[in-house]
Amino acid sequence: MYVGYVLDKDSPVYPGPGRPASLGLGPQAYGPPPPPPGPPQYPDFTGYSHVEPGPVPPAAWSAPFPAPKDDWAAAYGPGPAAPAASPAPLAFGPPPDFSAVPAPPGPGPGLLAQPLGGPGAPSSPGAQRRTPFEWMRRSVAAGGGGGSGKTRTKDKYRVVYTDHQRLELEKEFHYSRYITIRRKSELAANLGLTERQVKIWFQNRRAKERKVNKKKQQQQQQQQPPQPTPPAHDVTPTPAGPSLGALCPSSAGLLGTSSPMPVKEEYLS
DNA sequence: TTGTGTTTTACGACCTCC
DNA sequence: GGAGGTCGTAAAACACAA
Repeated sequence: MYVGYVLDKDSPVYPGPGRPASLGLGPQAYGPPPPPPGPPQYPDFTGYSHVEPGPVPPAAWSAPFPAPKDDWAAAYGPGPAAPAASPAPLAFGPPPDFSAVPAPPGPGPGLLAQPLGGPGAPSSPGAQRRTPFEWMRRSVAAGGGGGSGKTRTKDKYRVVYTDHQRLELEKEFHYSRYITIRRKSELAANLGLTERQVKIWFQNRRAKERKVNKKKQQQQQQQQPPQPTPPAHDVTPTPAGPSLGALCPSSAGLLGTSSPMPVKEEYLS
């Protein structure tokens, strides 16, 4: 672990709009991304823009957050795992930016255009077969899940995160594959997770990315065996690499695919 | 409905860094 | 020594074919 740079992240020496005001966090809440261990991440990722959160957020966010969801409060309530230290500005819920953007034109409504939990209204494309209101049920489970002393052989040791929790985690991940201590604490507070859960989620997410990249490399090598390719970096998709949805099918629907995502400058070589 | 494969949380072992 | 990294794995949740 590189404690040094992580701690440095908490210092306010990093100016600039590093991220959109997701989660209702002010710019001061964001440090710059840690120096990525590899070259630019997701240069072709087009679903989330941390770099240029212009006046109009990417259309991709309009779908997941067509409007402020008051029912989040009902679903999450006080949040069993949400520490009381969570400041008011960090109130859980989509940032107002998301509510101002109309759903993108298309054959269907936005992901959450329909009332969450309603019949035939999956919380995400990946949850098409999930039962209605499951996102609410799962949110409760997630809130009291991790770090509650449950073991693999005792009770229900594994919880399923809500789509919103995963979405926010994915957003953070695509901003930086390594979360800072500060952001981890904020995310945990906002999402009703423990810091340990956030940390492990990022670890698993990186592992997943490596796995996907490795699989892709193997496929490419099989398709083009004669060409000697330089040792590809584990975490470095090529500019013509897969879309985020390809790398993360389960979250592709959450993140959308229709809007471009500028690559953060420091990620560019 | 059931069996099977995949994905998602969670943990332990081991390592590196400060 | 502590925190967090990867790696491997367990087990629940999920998707889907038969």
